[in-house]
This record gives sequence, C-alpha cells and structure tokens, in this order.
Amino acid sequence: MTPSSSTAGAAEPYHQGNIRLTLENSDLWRSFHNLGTEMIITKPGRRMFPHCNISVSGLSPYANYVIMVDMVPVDNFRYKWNKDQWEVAGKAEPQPPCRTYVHPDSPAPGSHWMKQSISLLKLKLTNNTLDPHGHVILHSMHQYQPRFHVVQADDLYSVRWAPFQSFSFTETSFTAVTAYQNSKITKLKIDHNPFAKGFREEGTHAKRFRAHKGQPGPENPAKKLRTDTEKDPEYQTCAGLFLLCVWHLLTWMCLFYLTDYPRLPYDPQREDDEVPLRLKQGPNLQDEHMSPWDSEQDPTHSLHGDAPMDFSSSEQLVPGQATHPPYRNKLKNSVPIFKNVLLTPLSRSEDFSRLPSPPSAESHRVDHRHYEPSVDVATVPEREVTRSHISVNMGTPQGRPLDYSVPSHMPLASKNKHGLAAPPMYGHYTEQPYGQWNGTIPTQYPTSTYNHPHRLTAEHGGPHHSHHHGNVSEWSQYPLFSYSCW
DNA sequence: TCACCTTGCACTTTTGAATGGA
DNA sequence: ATCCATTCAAAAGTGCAAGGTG
Repeated sequence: MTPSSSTAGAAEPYHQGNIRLTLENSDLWRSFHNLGTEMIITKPGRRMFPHCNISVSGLSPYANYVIMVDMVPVDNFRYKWNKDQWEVAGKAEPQPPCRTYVHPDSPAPGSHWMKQSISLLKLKLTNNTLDPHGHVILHSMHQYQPRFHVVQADDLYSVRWAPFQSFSFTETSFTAVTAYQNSKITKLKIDHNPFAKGFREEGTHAKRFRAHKGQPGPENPAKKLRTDTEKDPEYQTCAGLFLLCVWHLLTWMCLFYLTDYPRLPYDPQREDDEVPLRLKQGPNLQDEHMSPWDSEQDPTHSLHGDAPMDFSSSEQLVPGQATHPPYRNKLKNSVPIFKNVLLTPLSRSEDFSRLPSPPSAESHRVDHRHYEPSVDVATVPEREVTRSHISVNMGTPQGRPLDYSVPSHMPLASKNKHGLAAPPMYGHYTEQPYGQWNGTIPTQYPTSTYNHPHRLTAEHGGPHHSHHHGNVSEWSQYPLFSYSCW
C-alpha cells in the first residue's frame, strides 16, 4: 500500500509526517475487495460491513486530535451489474451533499487514539440526499473509497484551521448499492456479519421462512446460495481445507484448555484466513479501461492510483514535508503539491458568520479589504497539477465542486456579495490522468474565471509551503456546515 | 420490460435500565 | 451507600422477497 495521503507537515514540535494509519481488518476487506465490495445504502442509513477499523500511531500523546472519515468517489462513472460483473453504465451523477463522519470520541488526546484500534462501526451510509441524521450520503451504483482524516484540533470548531493528514486504503473501496448484486458478496456478508447469522445455516429463521412460505425445499435464499456454492469444486476444495483448519483449531483449543493457558483472544483475521474465500478474481479486472477496479491495472485512472495495488501491507506512512508521491515524475510542468482548495459558497453565508474566529486569529483572519472576487482558491487535493490546469472555468453545469482546505498563509474566507465571510465548502474534484486537475465549480458561482492566486506562480515553485494547514469541513454533527455541493 | 428502489418481515445482536447480591 | 454482575426488554442491525417506480 502506498501512501495516497496528503503531506500536511506542521510546524508543531511533533512532526506530523510521522503519523501512521493501519487498517486493522484488512484481511476481511481484501476478501470483499477481491470480489468487488458492495455496501448497502438505505434511506434511514445503513452501517458498513466490513466496517472501518483503524489504528493510528505517531501522534503527540498530549495533543488533541479529531478523527474523521469521508467517502470519495473513485471515478466519474456510474455502474451496473450485468450477469456476473460490474460494467460502466454511464457518467456519474452529480455528487450529493458531502458529509464527513466524525468519530464520537473526538476530540481526544493522541494517547487515547493510539491506545487501541479506532472503530468506525457507527458510520452510516444513506442514499437520502435530504438526510437529517448526518449520515454519509452516497449515490447507488457508484464507487467510493473511505478517506480518513487525522486532524490536530482541540475542538470541533478549530478543525477548520487545524493541520490534518488524510489516508485511504485501496481495499476499502466499494460500490454503493440499494440491494446486493453479487451473490458472492452476499454470502461473504452473511458468513461474517453477526447480524446476518440467521441466514447462515439451516437455523430457526430458515425453518420459519419455509413454514411461512409453505414450501418444503430450501426456500431460504441464503440457504440456496449456500447449496449452489457448495457445488463449486473450488468451494469444495476450500471447504475441505476449512474443515481441516477447524479440526486443528479445536485441537489447539483443547490443548490450551487442558494446559490451563489463558483464553485465546479472538482474532478475526485468522478466522478470515481459514474461511474458504479464495474465489475468482473479480471479473471486472478484464476491462482495462472501464472497470471499477482499474486501480490494479491502470493507476492513472484511480482515485489514489499512484502505484499498483499492493496488499502486502495495509499500513500507510505519510512522508515528511519534502517527500512527494511517485506520480510526480509523470508531470512535465509539475508544480508543488497543492491539496488545498478554498471555495466560497455565496449562499448561506450567514451561518458562517456565526462561527468563532480561528484560534490563531492573526494569521488566519480574513482581511476583507484585500478580497479579490476572482481569486479565492488554492489548489487540488492530494495531487500535483500541471500549471495549465490551475485555472479553470466556472459555471460548468456538470462541474463538480472542489475538495478544499486552506494553506495557512491564505485567507480562510472572503467576503461574498453580502459582505459576509463564507465558509469553505467540501466537495470533490474531477481528476485526469497524471494528476492533472480539471475541476470545475457549480453554476452558483457567478464569477467567470477561477484564477490561481499569485502565490502559486513560477516564482513560488517548488514544494509547497510546509506550514500546511487544512480543514475538513462539513462534518455531519455540525449543522452549520450542511452545505450542498450544488 | 427492465433496472433499480422501498418496504415490511423474521431473525440476531446490542444496548441500557432494572434488579439483586456482596 | 457503592460497586458489580445478571437479567430482560427494547432498540438496532441484518438479508430477503414482494411490490413499487420511472
């Protein structure tokens, strides 16, 4: 796994670049990813399974951090399930309102986060664009990838001005669906999710189900799926291995019990290894250009595709300030990494005016006198860009809003037409091969050109300001940030 | 007709209040 | 009075099938 994360170096004594994030249940994630993970989204919200479980290290033990997750579109396509594989079904729909899930323990000292793994079990996904509960809103039949943010901040208010780092793991990408498409994924979910236990075996539920339907056969679809799968020779081989493993496991348990050893800790990863999941690679790998799993084939098409997928390690290390991702050498006219973009929505700015000032007000305070209507930006998230793409046209109807955040030396917000400071808006960006940026902005932005500020001209080339601050807005618990991207 | 979405069902797990004993 | 363990009901989380929608 290569770092697809930002390089948000901080001036604080504790070097931000040392932060490591590890995906705890990566084996399970890989099992799903090999088949093409699907996540159910419902109107009231649905948990993810597998859920994101991460561990973090390298934090300052006494500094406070906020842990957040958002979902980033993997590409710009909509998909459909055709027989036994995912196919591109057209262009992606406009992104719904962007939400970020904040871990309920936030903010907490680094020692708290590093003490044990961080479970994001309660994160819920919904397809309800008007969702009032703060769940993460996704489009069905679109592919997403969770992105984790570690923000050094003492409270949720100061998140907006705090240094942060972002991480993502390729194997956590998934297709949002309202009903499962791939029966193998269904089986995997049933086998591993405790709540779906009732669909596993010839249990009470299956009997009741048959009784209810008045039919004698294995009417429970889960059972039918199981019996179908059992006919597969590959499954039979794996099942044999599985039974062998179970036998070994029981033997070991007996030995431990008889020798009065401490209880064996539950190790889901080992259990996963023993489950016969070595099924075929996802058929979507066949199409080099249009498949949802292109990241394995053509990294330039993937969201975080700066290197081929590597499952040898699920750990990510954010390099220090001067380190750049490998895609840099693809650029002809590369400019520094700018992962920050500040957008100024012109609506609902009144809400923002109620926000407290940033902690270090002197360096961040908005100077309305120097506001320039056409310059209100910064850059592209997590990517290098070519200079020719720094300026983009505004007002494209199908344009997607930009990911944002704010370098410390840039104004956090500007006056809008009402004379009020407006908040940054969280969104997404359209990415082109080789990290070029082709982002556009919704029509609600009236100015005609989205100019790159003078700070990013050639004279200021080279690695971007390492005193890197950013923010990750629109976290769901904070209604002031409930901005729509459109 | 088709693809996708919503709803209600039966089941399981989790949660939290109530209870009782040390 | 406090703490801890247990019990139990309610709430929440599952996948499924049927029906609805565009």
